[in-house]
Amino acid sequence: MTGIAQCRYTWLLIFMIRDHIKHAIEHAIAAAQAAGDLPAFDIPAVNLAKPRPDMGDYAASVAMQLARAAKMAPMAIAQRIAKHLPAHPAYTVEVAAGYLNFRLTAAHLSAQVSDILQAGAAWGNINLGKGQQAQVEHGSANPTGYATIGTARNVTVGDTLANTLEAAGYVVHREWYVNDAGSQVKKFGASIYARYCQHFGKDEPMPANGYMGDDVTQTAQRVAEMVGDQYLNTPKEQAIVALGRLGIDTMMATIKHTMTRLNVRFDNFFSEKSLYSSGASDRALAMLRAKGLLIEHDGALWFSEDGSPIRKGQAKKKTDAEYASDASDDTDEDADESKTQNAVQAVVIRSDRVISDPDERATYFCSDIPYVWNKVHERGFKPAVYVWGEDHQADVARLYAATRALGLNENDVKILIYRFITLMSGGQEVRMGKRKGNAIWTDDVLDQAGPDALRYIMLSRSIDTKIVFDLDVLKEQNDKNPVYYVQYAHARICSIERKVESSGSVDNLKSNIQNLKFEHVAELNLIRKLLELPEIVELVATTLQPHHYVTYAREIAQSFSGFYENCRIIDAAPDVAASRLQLAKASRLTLAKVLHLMGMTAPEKM
RNA sequence: GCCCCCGUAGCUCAAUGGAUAGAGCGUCGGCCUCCGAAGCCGCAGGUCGCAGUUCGAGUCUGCGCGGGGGCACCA
Repeated sequence: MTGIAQCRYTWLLIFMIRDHIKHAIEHAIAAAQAAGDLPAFDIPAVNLAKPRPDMGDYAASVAMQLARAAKMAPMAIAQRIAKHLPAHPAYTVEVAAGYLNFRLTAAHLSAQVSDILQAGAAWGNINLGKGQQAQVEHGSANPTGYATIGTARNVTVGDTLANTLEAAGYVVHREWYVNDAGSQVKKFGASIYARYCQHFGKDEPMPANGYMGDDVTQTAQRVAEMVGDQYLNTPKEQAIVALGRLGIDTMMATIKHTMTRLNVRFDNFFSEKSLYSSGASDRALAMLRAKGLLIEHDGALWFSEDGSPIRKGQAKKKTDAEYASDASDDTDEDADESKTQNAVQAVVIRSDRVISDPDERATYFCSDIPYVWNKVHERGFKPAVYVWGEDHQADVARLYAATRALGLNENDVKILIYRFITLMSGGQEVRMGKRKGNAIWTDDVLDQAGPDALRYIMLSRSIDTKIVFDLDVLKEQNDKNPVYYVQYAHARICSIERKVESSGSVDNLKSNIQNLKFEHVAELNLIRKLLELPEIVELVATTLQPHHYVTYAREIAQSFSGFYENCRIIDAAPDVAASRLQLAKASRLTLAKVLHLMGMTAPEKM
């Protein structure tokens, strides 16, 4: 069992024990059928679950699933499958309550520790992506304000997923979509202009619904310091355009700095505007027009997924009461429109009538269409992952519809919706918003808590769960945050290793990472926990739910504590100490890997 | 009116349809002459309701109840 293959692909072998068991069960069922122990039926795909620890390491419930097809009791089926399972050095099999339970042997578990050590930084990597290009587009907040903690949640999720897809064998591209087109940008420019003038003592009122926040004021000041007062004498319209552009660049520079502090990096900042200037928008719309899915109606251009006409009453903003009455009005005339049943509601792409400014006639959806084409078809990202806040919830169905309409495979597009962060303020939950002036800047939180604690909070809940952010608690929480529990375990291992290094016994302990031997239940449980890493990477890569890491990281630290409390390293007999030191190192590698996947540091001292 | 998400312990959250639903915080009680006590051990405490599907439901389906978000010229 030695040789190059094992050295280079150890991580693959470790991961394969689970799949090996699956196949062994399928073969055993077939063998049982051939021997007449089981009747004929189609063999289903076998799934393995993680049972309670006292039941073993993997459990198959296939016997219960087969009870009906085989017309036999689950227990009897399980026993007959087990009868045809050949003995294997890596595991033992027990039948209990209709389950087939597989327990990895101490010898097998012991052997995996040296495999982990040999895999090193690559430990935990899997080959799910097979080198396919994937993209995670995240962040993408409007460049009209500093990064809020909402943005922090977005990029922490996105960055962690990008790390994960990389570990899962994809070539990953990280992108921020810059909304540098549209009316908000113009409004932002006007706000910058007003603050710029005020900075130089010239009286200039803020535009209606302008950006009133300090972040815009500070950005305007920075612009003023850069370019001086030269725009005071330029015509206002020109000055607004020029200062708006400078303002966006300055704001993006601030945001990029915040991202760096958060340990988030991007490969590209993609300009929304470029979709128009390059003609990509026109080309994508032409494809839809050729399919008859673009409709002129009421002075606007609409996307209608099935080409059906725009319904009466769709073209104006409604109140809740109007929606209610609308529904009852429409029932008669819509009864025959069966093909609209499954299509998404038509959506405006461009309006000539209501929006006066020609530059602002396109809606966001107008750029979403060429953008998805650009991602999936032109750049070949499969999947193209979107990370969106829940205010974009209604856009999900539309983008999928547009993807289908363009002839792309919608399975190549993965849109994630995370829930908002609300603020605890005076005992009340409040929704945060830049316009409301109660936004919390990521930089301020980083000043107080640091990137690791912030990322940990952002990852600690499923994206489907809102996060309630309490600034007062956060301030006190510095040393109580659960992230320190995980990092502490890592630092503690480093400390042990330092101690071993400085003691005289270092040669004995470090001599050999082969033939390690473990017997104590705390040792074996720790190894079991470490061996879950590739499966966790697979879980996060397939579900795109990064919070699983937080649970797993804590479990590793917990298992290590159990080992630490029960199994002394330095005082143990030399051969025992040698094995345990290597297990501690494997634990350190695994902890560090999970922390790095989450974008956090693995400190050697705290 | 319609669509999406959520409802699990006092609080904040976990749980690929599997066996006895797990953690943290908080409460209470223990553990440093011993590799880092930012730690460990213990006690107490829970699936919103009613049906259904399934060998098996916190998980899937339907209907309620409660909360959040959205429903076309705002990004």
